[in-house]
Amino acid sequence: ENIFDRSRMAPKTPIKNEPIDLSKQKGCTPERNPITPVKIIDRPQPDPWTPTANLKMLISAASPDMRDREKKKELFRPIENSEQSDTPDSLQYDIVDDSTVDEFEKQRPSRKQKSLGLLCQKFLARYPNYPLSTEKTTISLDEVASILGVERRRIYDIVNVLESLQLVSRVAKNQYCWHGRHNLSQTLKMLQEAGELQYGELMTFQHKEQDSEYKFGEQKKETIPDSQDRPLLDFSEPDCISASANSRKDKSLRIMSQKFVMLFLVSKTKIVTLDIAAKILIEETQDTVDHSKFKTKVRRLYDIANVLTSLGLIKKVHVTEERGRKPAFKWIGPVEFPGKTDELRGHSPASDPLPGTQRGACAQYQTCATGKQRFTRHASFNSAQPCEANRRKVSSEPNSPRQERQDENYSKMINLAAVCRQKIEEDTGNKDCDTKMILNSAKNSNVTLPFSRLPVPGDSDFCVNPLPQAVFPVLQADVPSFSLPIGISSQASHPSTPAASKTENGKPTLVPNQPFLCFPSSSLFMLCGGLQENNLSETLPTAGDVGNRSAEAQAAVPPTVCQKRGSHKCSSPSTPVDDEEPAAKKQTLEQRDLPLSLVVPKKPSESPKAESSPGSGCSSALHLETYRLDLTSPAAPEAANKEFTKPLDCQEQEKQSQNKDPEEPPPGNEHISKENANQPFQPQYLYVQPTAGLSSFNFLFSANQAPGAISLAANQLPSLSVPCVMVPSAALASFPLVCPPSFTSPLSPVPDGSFSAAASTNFSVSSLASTTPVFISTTAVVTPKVSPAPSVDPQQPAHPALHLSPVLARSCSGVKVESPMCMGHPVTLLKLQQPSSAPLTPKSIRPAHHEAFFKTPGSLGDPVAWKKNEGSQTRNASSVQRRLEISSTSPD
DNA sequence: CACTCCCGCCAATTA
DNA sequence: TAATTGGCGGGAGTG
Repeated sequence: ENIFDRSRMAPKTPIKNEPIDLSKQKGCTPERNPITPVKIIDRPQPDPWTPTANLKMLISAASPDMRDREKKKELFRPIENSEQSDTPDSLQYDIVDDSTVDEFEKQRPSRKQKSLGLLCQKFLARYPNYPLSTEKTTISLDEVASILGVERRRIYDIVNVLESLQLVSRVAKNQYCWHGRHNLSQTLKMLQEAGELQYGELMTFQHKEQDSEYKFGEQKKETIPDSQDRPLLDFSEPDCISASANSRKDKSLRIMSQKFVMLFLVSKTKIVTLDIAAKILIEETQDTVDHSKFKTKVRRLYDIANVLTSLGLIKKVHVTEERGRKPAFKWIGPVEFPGKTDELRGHSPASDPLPGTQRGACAQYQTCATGKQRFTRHASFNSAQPCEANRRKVSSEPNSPRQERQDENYSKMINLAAVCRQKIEEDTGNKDCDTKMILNSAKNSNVTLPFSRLPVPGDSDFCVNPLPQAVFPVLQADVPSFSLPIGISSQASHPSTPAASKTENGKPTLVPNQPFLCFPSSSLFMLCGGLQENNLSETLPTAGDVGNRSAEAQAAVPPTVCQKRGSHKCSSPSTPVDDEEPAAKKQTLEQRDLPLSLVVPKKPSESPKAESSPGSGCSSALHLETYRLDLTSPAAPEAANKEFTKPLDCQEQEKQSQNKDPEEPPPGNEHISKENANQPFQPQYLYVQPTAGLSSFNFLFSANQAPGAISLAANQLPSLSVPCVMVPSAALASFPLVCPPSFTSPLSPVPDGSFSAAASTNFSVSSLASTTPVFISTTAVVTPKVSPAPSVDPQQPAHPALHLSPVLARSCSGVKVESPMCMGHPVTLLKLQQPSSAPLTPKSIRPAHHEAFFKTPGSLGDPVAWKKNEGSQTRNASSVQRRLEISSTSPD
């Protein structure tokens, strides 16, 4: 409705100051009625008022701004529509959200509505994350600005950051070429490399700064270190600009953005506080270091951070250090890249899945290092890119300043990285940080994060593997506690996987092992124990890919794909999802974007197995496992199942829409990974907080449902059929933990997998319980090998262990949940597997962490808050709406 | 009050 | 010279 109004209004709108708007308005369309209600006095009267006054007035009038924008949008729609069609689901999603949001908020156009982050989301929504290589999308600044209803200046802010990550490239004067995330991983890799080059090792080893030669004092911002670091830079651009030019270019948002990203990539903790980043950046720039300058830098960082947040690469958190709590951002994007540093460094990463492209990239890196034009490499990239390169050329000749600029940047970046690293370490005190840092977001915070280390590549991997979603804002930190123990166990089983994956092996294995995943995504949490187990290893490589997509998708369930946008749903635990991840690879990505929709193909899943029987599904846990084993095809069956609840959070995911088809087997690597992924899923439960409407009930779903169930779901996005159990929240509370006993197949001797152990897992969650009940299923997981025996009982007895369990077991068939619910609220999904046979004693396991962890959901308090951080912002509110909308939209 | 960060002036670059 | 880019920082919105 609002929209209508707006449109109406628009036509008449007097004008905003901006001519642009007017022009746009022309369009119009409001077929809507001629109502024109309000019209508002509009801003018309420019009067003597101060701008502010006008603003206020406007606002009071009725969030005119928004309307205007909306109108504009509407007007332009035609154009956009065409484009949008292409856009992947995710986009649509976003869009939807926006509208919904607006409605809610229309009241006043709060500042948030104008935020760069939101604007960026809108912007991103217009383009597919993974555009087909063939299609190259060009972006007209003017057009976008008008469509989005903002001044062009703002678009520059966005574009500059995107350009730094090569999501777009400037083709010509008002034109940018959209590349999407295809190269994101490569770009990140490069950045990471650049960062590491200098000091990477240190980081890795965590040596401290000592090594570093640099001495930037971060503290001192003022110092002028540059020469050393910069060297690269400097010379790099022998030619031109550099010297003179630097001035402006160096400060460029683009460069800052790259540096900022580098900091994250180099950081062990993956958390960078604004002040540190600002200091580092300043140094680099190193001009005067006054306070004012610092402030300015911080402002810019916020700008960048907003964009990165919209991209799902970072999220806001707070770190508590000695000094107190500081605003910071945590990297939630892909952490490892196939080649990873080592490879990168010298050699091309043969290993990496991504073929040529990467290599090219690598090479480029090197170049970069040298300081030469790194970007050139685009050429090497896929077809898609070419455009970029070309354009660039077109617009500017080869040595155009711009390019150089970039080159320089790179070199600088590298330097920076080193510096950053140091600083970070220093400031935070490296590990200190880890330990010290607490994520406020989670109140739990106390938790320290054992995990903190996680960030290490390895860690990330593991995270990733299991769930694509990991992408989310996972808070490792939060979770940490329990994971550890468990994780370990998991590993045991498969040696290969675990550690291997991680680079770090040595250290924090824990992490790696960890079976869990935590999805911060607001409400949903998923924990996976030991998922990876086997396959993981492979994944690693993929991980990078994953990363790409990561962000979004993960959450989404791959299999479920369907849901995708529908989002509401969420991922299914089951394998498929995972697949995606792995699949992550770009290729898959592509598909995702668009198609993903629902494609469902899989759902039907071929599963030979018959997943048909739903019931079986339930038991599925076991089966699942088996499936995976057996099947490889895994996807099918399970895939469907899950569902999930992912709430809005999904958005992110959505974006990604992962889509990958589970089925696809495509590239080997991926497959593998997928498979791996699959495993993990299995028995999972979703816990839904009673939020909204359901106040009192909490739901648990077993992730694994019978395929059949799934199927249903698939069809209807909106509703999920989930086998689940509903538990009154209260009830949950009472449970300390629910762990399905190991599903393990009785039959199989699973050595490792003994879930039983898992069972033991009970954590005493009790403490937490109250608020946030959490379920953990041990997954039965797994042992992959173990039993293929499918049949084992369908129901795992295990469940019984819990009160719920019985229910669960059968539940499969039964309950359907509507997605809505899921969506809206935060759901926490935990899945634990116990992988290893190792019997963990329950107790041992349960460390305090657990509590924290568990709490998390609750503790988090409001999910919403979280979300915000993430940028998901709007979701919550509109969940319902969204749902509706989606359904409507998604009729497809 | 501190944190965010919108807004848009206006300079640097480009065309 | 005009237009495009984009640095920068005042100061407002939020919590």
